[in-house]
Amino acid sequence: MQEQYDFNTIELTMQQHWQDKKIFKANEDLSKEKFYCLSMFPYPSGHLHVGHVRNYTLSDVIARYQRLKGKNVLQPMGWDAFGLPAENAAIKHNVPPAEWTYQNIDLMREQFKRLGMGYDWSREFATCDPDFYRWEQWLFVKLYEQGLVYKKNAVVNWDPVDQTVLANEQVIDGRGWRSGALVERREIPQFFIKITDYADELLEDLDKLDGWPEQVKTMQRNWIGRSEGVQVKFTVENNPLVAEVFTTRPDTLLGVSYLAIAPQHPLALQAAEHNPELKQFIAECRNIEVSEAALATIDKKGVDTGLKAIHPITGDLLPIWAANFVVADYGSGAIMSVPAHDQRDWEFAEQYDLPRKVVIQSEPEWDYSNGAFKEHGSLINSGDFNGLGFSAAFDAITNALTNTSKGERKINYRLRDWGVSRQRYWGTPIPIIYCDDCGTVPVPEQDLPVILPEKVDFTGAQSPLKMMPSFYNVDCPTCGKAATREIDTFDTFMESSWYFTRFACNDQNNSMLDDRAKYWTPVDQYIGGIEHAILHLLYARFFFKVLRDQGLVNTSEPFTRLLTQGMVLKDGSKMSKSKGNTVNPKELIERYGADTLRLFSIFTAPPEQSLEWSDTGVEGAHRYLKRLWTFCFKHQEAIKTINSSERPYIEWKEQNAELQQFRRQLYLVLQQANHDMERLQLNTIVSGCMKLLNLMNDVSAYNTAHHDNNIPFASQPGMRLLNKILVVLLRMLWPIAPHISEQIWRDLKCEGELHNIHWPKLASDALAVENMELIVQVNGKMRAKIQVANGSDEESIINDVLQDENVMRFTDGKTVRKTIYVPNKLVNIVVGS
RNA sequence: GCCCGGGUGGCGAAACUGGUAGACGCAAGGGACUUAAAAUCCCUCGGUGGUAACACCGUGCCGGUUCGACUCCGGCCCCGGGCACCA
Repeated sequence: MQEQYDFNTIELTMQQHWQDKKIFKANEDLSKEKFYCLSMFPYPSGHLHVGHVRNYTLSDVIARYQRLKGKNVLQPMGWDAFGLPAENAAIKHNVPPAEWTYQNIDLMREQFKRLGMGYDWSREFATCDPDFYRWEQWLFVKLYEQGLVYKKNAVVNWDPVDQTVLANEQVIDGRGWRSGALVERREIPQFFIKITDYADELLEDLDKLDGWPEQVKTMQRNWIGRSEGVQVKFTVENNPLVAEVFTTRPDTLLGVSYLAIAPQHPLALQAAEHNPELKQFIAECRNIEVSEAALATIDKKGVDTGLKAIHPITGDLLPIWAANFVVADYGSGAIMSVPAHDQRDWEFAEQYDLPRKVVIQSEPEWDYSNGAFKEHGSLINSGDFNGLGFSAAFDAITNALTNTSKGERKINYRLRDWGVSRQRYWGTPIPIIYCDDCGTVPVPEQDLPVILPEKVDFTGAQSPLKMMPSFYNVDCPTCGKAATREIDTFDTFMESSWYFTRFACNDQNNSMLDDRAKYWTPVDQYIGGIEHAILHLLYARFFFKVLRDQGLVNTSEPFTRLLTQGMVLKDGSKMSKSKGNTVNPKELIERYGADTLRLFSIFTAPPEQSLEWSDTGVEGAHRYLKRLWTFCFKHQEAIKTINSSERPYIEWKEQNAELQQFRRQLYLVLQQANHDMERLQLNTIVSGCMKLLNLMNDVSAYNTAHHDNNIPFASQPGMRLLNKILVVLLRMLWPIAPHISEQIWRDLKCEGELHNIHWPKLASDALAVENMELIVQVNGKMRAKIQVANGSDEESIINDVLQDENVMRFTDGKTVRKTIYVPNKLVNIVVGS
């Protein structure tokens, strides 16, 4: 064994060794339980940053742990390679997006290898490989043929100066990020996939996801937003058009005092023809950016259209207002307003002095000058419906509407269909051809993939595909006439919605997936940022059900367990290139080694919390590894002495108490580590490893102190214990710091190779105790600790406690009113004066 | 604005199902070794009072439930994530 902890040599040697022995190559082996461990694949943005180190170390720790538990582990790596940053980099560095992307992939791959990640690299792919995205195109065509895809107009952010569509991220305070021009809403035709067809299943199956954080399931439930209500039809005075609204509160129907419609609603557009003020207002509303956050925070404004809706029950005439906060393409683009019982309606009514009609009884009398009364209650001012409670009123009013064909029960979802068209270059081409005669024609299977040209001049003004007749000029696959290709590409969420299934069979050229996907899916442990809690995870769940319905996988949920890891922060804010507070792992690896970095990122915070970067913390982690190395070096002869052939049998019960106590400490740490591994609280496993090194120091000091100073470790049991602690420690540490632990294992000639050894087993006899310590409280405050023999009964324990000196100081002169005994834990004496 | 989280020493954190608040580590202070420094090792380390034993206070703020609350409930403040074209 070397005296110096030469991490660089150790790590490179060990990585080479693993690679030579192909220990991370995953094979379909039906004799073993499989474990598919996956971190959300990275966007190849350039160098690795420490945020990546953390994310991918987490999954590597879990994968290696499962390996020690005897599972057949698959941990692959790939690249989420399409996206906006490549286009931006292309403009900035004047290099085609493909070239930039592949360079980054090469860089990041090397860095992952240097970190010792246990990936099966034979399964690697990038989503910009035609061999990958051709199957996405294939699936899209299948869905198109099955009626799960349709085209409709949808709004985008339009930059009128750059003449381009902007992502929400590219709109800053309502202006285009490059041109500074006020962004306009513009409607363009786009493809949609009917995720709403699966809304109920996506909602119901959340209940089966026991391995998901409650928080994520709640967010998804709210996002899907199932609600039961009534679709109500309001006819309009002297007008053939109608306004349809959805409400979950039909019981307040008699309290409706006006309707609010989207500025783009047909009624508003029609009324605007003769109303300059309204026309002006509709024009102004074009400058609201598309994002919902922007819409929700604008100043609420409206203009009276002059039109009157007819109340479906009373026949009253109600004003119709165009309002900037009503969304045109959500629901029917109109809402019924009940200012007395809905807060947003209340505010709008106050602002424009619109009438308010109270129809729900409040007790005590509600003060409507402060806001709306939102509770359920019995109806008043509602004619025949007076006195009915919420449910009865809901049913009665709904029936009245249904009987007159003015309304019907409806289940509504907040979830909208998934718009997948992007007016971008760097993405999967949408496999659609437009023919004057045949219309919209999907590209036939034998013509797939539609390959994205990679050698392009990229200026950023618009998609290079627009200027490439060689790309878009094609013959119609149906009639053979000249036709044109779709030049939009797919939303990059498409690739990330199914990539994890392709890792099972990335070499399959004849189909999207094969039976190996059925073997490996679902992913047993999925790991990724909480920022993906809704969109990515919902789309992936949806796609997995679609794949199931195509017969390509045979389960319904893609991710059995989910770990949402926190961000890496520095100086309290998220690390990012724009903030200039990134830390490059390359220098840290050179200075401290991969094991140190891995140990630090696991130890410093629990996986789900954000991790505050600390340079001194990294040094602390490094110091621990050095201490471990030095300890082993110093005591190598002693530890090695006890090898398999000459292990004497040791009856621990006959050893002295101190040694038994040390042994108990070892197994208490292991017991805790087992629990922590199951709940993935990995930081406390490192604490456990640290405790074990401290324990080895204690045992070593004990041995030296209790035996001839000239012959350290003269005690056989002491040496055995030391050896035992070390082999437990190395196995606990291997998933986290695999290089150093496996090197020590090797140097000390422990049995076999560490990567093939099983996770340590508990010795339950070590945990049994004759006496236990009880906490003694008086009135809930800790006042003493007492030792009682195992199996003592409550009465005798209480008697002992009441005679305890410390306890008597607090009970003296007072009456014992109650005693509480929690077996094996504590006694609480409740006293009063 | 809406939905979901988080807030514990100087710092990162621990406390498993309501039962010893601060494990493990970082920083700091003191000491040993050294000509010296670095490295390493040892000791102290929530606050206030006390020589000490010990006492009181203390988990963002206010209130509640309970024998007992970091943990459960109600209200508030601050910070973070998401809001459908960043990934």
